[in-house]
Amino acid sequence: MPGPAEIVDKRVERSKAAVLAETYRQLTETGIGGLSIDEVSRRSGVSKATIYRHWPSRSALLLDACSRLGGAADVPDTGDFQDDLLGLARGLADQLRTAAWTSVYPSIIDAAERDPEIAAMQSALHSGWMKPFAIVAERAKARGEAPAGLSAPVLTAAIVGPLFYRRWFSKEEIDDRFVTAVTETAVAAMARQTP
Amino acid sequence: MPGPAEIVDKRVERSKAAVLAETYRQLTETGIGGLSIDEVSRRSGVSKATIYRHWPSRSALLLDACSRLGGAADVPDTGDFQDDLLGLARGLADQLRTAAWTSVYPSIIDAAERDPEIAAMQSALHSGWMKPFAIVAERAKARGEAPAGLSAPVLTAAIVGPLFYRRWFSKEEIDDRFVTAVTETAVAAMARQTP
Amino acid sequence: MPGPAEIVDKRVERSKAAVLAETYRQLTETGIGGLSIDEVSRRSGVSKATIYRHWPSRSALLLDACSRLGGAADVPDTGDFQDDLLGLARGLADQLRTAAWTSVYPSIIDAAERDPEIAAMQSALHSGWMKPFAIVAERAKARGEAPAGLSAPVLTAAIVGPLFYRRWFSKEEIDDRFVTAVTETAVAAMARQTP
Amino acid sequence: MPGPAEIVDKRVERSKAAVLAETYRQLTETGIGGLSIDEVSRRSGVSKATIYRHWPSRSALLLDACSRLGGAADVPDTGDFQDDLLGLARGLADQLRTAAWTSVYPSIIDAAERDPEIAAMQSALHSGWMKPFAIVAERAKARGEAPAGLSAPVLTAAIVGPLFYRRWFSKEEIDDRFVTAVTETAVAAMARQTP
DNA sequence: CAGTAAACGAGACGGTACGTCCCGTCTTATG
DNA sequence: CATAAGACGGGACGTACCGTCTCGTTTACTG
Repeated sequence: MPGPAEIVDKRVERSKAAVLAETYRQLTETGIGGLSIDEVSRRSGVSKATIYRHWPSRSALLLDACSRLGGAADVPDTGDFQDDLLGLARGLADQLRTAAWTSVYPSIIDAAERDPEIAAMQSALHSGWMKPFAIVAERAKARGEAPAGLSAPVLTAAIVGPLFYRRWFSKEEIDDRFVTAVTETAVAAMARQTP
Repeated sequence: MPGPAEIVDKRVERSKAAVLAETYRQLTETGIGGLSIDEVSRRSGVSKATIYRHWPSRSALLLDACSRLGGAADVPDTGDFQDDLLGLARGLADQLRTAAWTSVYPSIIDAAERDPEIAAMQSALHSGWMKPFAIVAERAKARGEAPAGLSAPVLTAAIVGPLFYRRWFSKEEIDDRFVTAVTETAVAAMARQTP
Repeated sequence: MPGPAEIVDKRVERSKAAVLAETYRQLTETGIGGLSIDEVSRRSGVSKATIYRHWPSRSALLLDACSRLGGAADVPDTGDFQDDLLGLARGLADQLRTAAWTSVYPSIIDAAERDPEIAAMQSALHSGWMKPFAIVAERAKARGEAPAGLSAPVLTAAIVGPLFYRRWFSKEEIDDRFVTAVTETAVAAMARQTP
Repeated sequence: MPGPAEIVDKRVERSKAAVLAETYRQLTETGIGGLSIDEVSRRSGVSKATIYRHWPSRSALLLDACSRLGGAADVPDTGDFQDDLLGLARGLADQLRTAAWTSVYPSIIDAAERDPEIAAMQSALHSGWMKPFAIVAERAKARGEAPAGLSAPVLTAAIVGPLFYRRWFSKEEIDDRFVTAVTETAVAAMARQTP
């Protein structure tokens, strides 16, 4: 039973879609700094006036376009904690090696340093991506595989941290050996926490 | 007998210093994206022509200014591998909590995605910062405390990765408990590698 | 039984009236250059689509609104040529000192330089305003007070010209002394023409 | 002995000249309302930034360009008042028939209705053009040909008013017969003033 | 210690992007 | 079917910064 508030002009949807698509394209090519509204307008065929009609500022458009980056991964459920984590880590590693958004994300991290709105968006984005780790941890606790006191954030940091580090900071290869090592380390450490 | 190449006009040094100082100031305030040569010129009192005389482009100036970020930390030498690593991790955590350069670094990481020169600079910066980890690992190996096959990069990733992750991605507190946990985990994992 | 051409929707009349009123208001306030259809729409409550349905262009609306400027003065008939002219001159002088349309008229004169339609409208407007001079001249000729060969346009130019000149060009006061002098000069000149 | 204040960058002079020339061209073609800075920039090859560097606003450029309209006519000195006036009237009539500035002047008159700065500029322009009438009147007074009490403004209005009226309002031909009639009327009226 | 070469500040210049406003056309939903 | 509401592409507005350029004027070294 859709309310009347949901009725939107088709033209609006068309314009918005065209702008977001072109924005996304430019973002992955040049990062936030290289995004130009004039260029988006030119290449999407949508006039600047229309763009500013739908997004009050460059930042707003950025926000909107960025928040559509990277869809949610599906959460593995193998029945074994380490296997679940390995699945998540491999999935993330895959993304880090190939996905277009990985070249934009540093722009967001950078902008978040100074723009609270972008910081909020980054936080939401990050939460979405990290939720699967919390979920598999919860399941493992329920199964008694993981100690009840296990800190999901610490576990996440132990796995995601090294992967991110390789992608953006050290720029070394993220091969399966590395992914496996990182995951095993994290699991072993967890075990150590509860003798 | 100093070669003529080393003779530099005092005025040149003065100009360069003023420009770099102002660039650094602006960089930490607004990031790479907010840096304006016009503004640097205005506030440093050095004319744009002079700036472009010394640095061929905005990027070159950026490079020069950024490469002065974060001085080299001194390498701890307690005689115990884990203590050395803990010292390094604590030092890094301290920096991540307080140093001005931490708000600029994402700008560099971002720019490095698209600019090979900046990528090279980032790589050099990174190597400098990470070298202490390699050094203490080397010493530990010499002492027989660490296995000869220990991979310093993997060890580094295990410690630095989670710290960076907290500073820029999850934005959770980097308290001493976390630093300790991260370090211990890394050391334990290393031990596991060589039964 | 009125023909169908004469049946006009009441709503149409309402819209037209509201638009013309607002257009006139804006015209006298800001001149032709300052007239904005968007603003007329906003303040009259009539949508832009409706405005463009009734007038094909900005110019057409302008034309319509301007052609309602300055109603026809009544023609004096004192029985004396000079008194009639003085009456007309005084009436005109009054208008030039106080009427709102005097601040719009230069806009029309300007636009007429380049837009033939506006030129035609200006010509019609002008004819209407100048007709009284021709009428009193005609009456004077009939009474034998004025020579049959008297050129009404020349007479009109001699009286209206100086008045307009003061209002828009020299911007000097148009007091009664001036109006009287101008009229008397014109009449005297006419007398001189036919000894 | 030119002061150092008069030293102007050649580039500035070049830019200013190009902009003023193009502005003048556009002005005579389209009037004030049709003048576009973007278009001036495009056709003159001078960037908008440079234009705004030299003139703070569209109005300022307008002012500058307009104030160069119509050079000063030379003042006739035949020794006979009526002949002098006839010379001036004929010169003006010539201009009104042919000069490019006559199509711009209504724009100025219009703008002057609402913009005090343009009003001041118009006033200055007007004074310059009307001064010759005051000069020949002065000379005539000195020769005793004209009464000492003769009002130059009234005389000017009597001659210039009808000419302007024909050019912009009635749009009738300004032939020599008309010019002669207007001048003679004015002179005769003046004579009448002093019995 | 005068002469000269460089380094300099000041700022003009052509470009490009910004975000805003208005034009005249159009589409949609309401009465 | 006329209307109000308002989206749309186009294009001008005035501002800011880019990287290049031309000026005269210091300033430091060299002969």
